[in-house]
Amino acid sequence: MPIDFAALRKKQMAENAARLKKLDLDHPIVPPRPKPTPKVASKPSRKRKDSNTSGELEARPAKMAKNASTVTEIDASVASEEGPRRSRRTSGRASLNYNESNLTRMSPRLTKTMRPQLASKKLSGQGGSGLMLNKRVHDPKTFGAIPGIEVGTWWGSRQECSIDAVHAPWVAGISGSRTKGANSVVLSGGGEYHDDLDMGHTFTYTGAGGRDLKGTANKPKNLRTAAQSSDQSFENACNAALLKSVKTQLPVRVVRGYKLESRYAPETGYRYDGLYLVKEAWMATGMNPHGYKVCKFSFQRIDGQPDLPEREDYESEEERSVTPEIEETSD
DNA sequence: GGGCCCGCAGGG
DNA sequence: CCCTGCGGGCCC
Repeated sequence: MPIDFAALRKKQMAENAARLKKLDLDHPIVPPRPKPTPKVASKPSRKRKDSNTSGELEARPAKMAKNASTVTEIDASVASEEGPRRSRRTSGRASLNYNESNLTRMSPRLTKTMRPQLASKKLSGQGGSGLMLNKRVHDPKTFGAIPGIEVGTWWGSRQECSIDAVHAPWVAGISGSRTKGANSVVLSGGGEYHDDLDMGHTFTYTGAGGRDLKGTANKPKNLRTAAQSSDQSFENACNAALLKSVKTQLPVRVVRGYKLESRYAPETGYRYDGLYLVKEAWMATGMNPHGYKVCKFSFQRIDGQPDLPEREDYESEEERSVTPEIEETSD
């Protein structure tokens, strides 16, 4: 008797939504932000470095963190035969335009047409700003903002983001250490994370591990990602780092990627969305065919940062399924 | 579209 | 040194 995978997903998403809602309730009252123009939707005709008039947000531990750092075990002994259904993705890489796009800063180091090998070479004799250099000038293990990187900064690839020290790993979604906590995460979607919710100022995130990075016949271990094949745990270094962040309440840099299914996802590339706190950590059943456990985390954005760009045209499948009323999503 | 291969940055 | 990890390019 195969478990209804859609039902499981719905259940998990309801759980995630409840977690995020709790964050909202715990959230201290903040003065409403003046919102003159809700724009930033379809036609990013120019650069988008507005609204950041005052200086960068300092890397400061939030002072309103009084939540108990709970790791709740959620028993879910469900298994399923079906895999998570892939929903159609509207984003794609269609309108990739490097000549004029919604960049806050255009980096000439990498373009989509350049090969990673070339990209890894240093551009000789480019001294100066550092932003033009193909090497890192800031420490990615910093907690909080990276100097010179504004909220909203956009990159075409994870490599560029790494060079700017916002998120060091090229592939991994979590960067940090188990002793000090997480420095940064990337929200990049993916089938295994298909129950995660993104409300913009809050979101849920699935941990790392539990994958068998086998590879192919000739080349074992040549894969960088793979389907879930075992339970995740907080022993995993990445997950441990996020768990540590729940305790430390140090800010975590958040980058959203184009593959994320969210109205807050960039249409292409990767965008720095500012600093968040990891508020909770718990275990849940993952959106994998066998119901392996995953580590889950809830994030909450620190106040006082520029508003997130929104894709108004985005139809959130997630939002619909967790909204009890509408429910006419017959397929 | 999927399969395969690749370089890389971290951490143990 | 080894292994992991929500990339990305290329080929089919």
